[in-house]
Amino acid sequence: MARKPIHAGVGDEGEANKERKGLWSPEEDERLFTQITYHGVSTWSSVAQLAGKILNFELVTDFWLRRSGKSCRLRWMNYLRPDLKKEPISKREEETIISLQRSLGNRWSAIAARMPGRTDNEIKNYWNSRIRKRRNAAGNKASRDGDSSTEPAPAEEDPTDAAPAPIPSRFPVFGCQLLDGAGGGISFAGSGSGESIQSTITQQNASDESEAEASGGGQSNMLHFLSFFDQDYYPADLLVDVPGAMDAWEII
DNA sequence: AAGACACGCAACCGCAAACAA
DNA sequence: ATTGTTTGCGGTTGCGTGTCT
Repeated sequence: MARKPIHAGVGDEGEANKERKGLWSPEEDERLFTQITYHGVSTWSSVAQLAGKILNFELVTDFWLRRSGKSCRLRWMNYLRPDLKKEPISKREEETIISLQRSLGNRWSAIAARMPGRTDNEIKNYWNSRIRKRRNAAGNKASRDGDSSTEPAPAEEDPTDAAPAPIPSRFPVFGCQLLDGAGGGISFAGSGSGESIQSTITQQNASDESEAEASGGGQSNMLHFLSFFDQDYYPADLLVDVPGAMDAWEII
């Protein structure tokens, strides 16, 4: 199987109607994240189409995310989802994986379902790269020693015990700026773990609701602007206008 | 310093199940 | 009941990076 090694850019006119493959660029991540955060998922194929660039109150459809729905789903599930744990798998989790694999077999999605914040892909990769190897090594050693047992070897030192969990280098770092129509607003920046983003938005939402109630309790006409941008790639003053952004509050 | 090698992980593919028309 | 579409899953590939020689 041949996979293109390069970042799949966005807005590449030469490849205008081709479906993109390969690594996701931060810009694509931003669009997908924003799309799903605002509008949720009806079907994954529609997510890919709707995640166009939103600019100056217009949906610029020639910047559609040219990804398959399948690819969007995979990216969201394995990487962008806010509830994902970003720290390395701990010793305790490794024991859980071993135990669940023993009872469930290679049903990685079933195993992942029992491990909040972990994805099937992550668990599968972990199993294939470390545990299976360790078991094989233990098996080989046992056979050399005349012992046919293939029980997993006890885990060696756990790197996660020693060092604080690093943020994966490839994970996009999002910033967010929220402004109201009167020019006031808040902004924050953080890693794309999503938790910080979500909690901040939720807090703002709560205060927003109370403000709305205080001013009559009806639908506020106040304009809100919300943007997620990758601080490594975009200038901090990039601002994306989101028509109907108030709807997004209902999602979170 | 540079090439070889090993490893981790993101993302692809094919297939099957679920669902809609 | 049939057909087409979408989603979800597991296996696999190959790039990027760190380590070794």
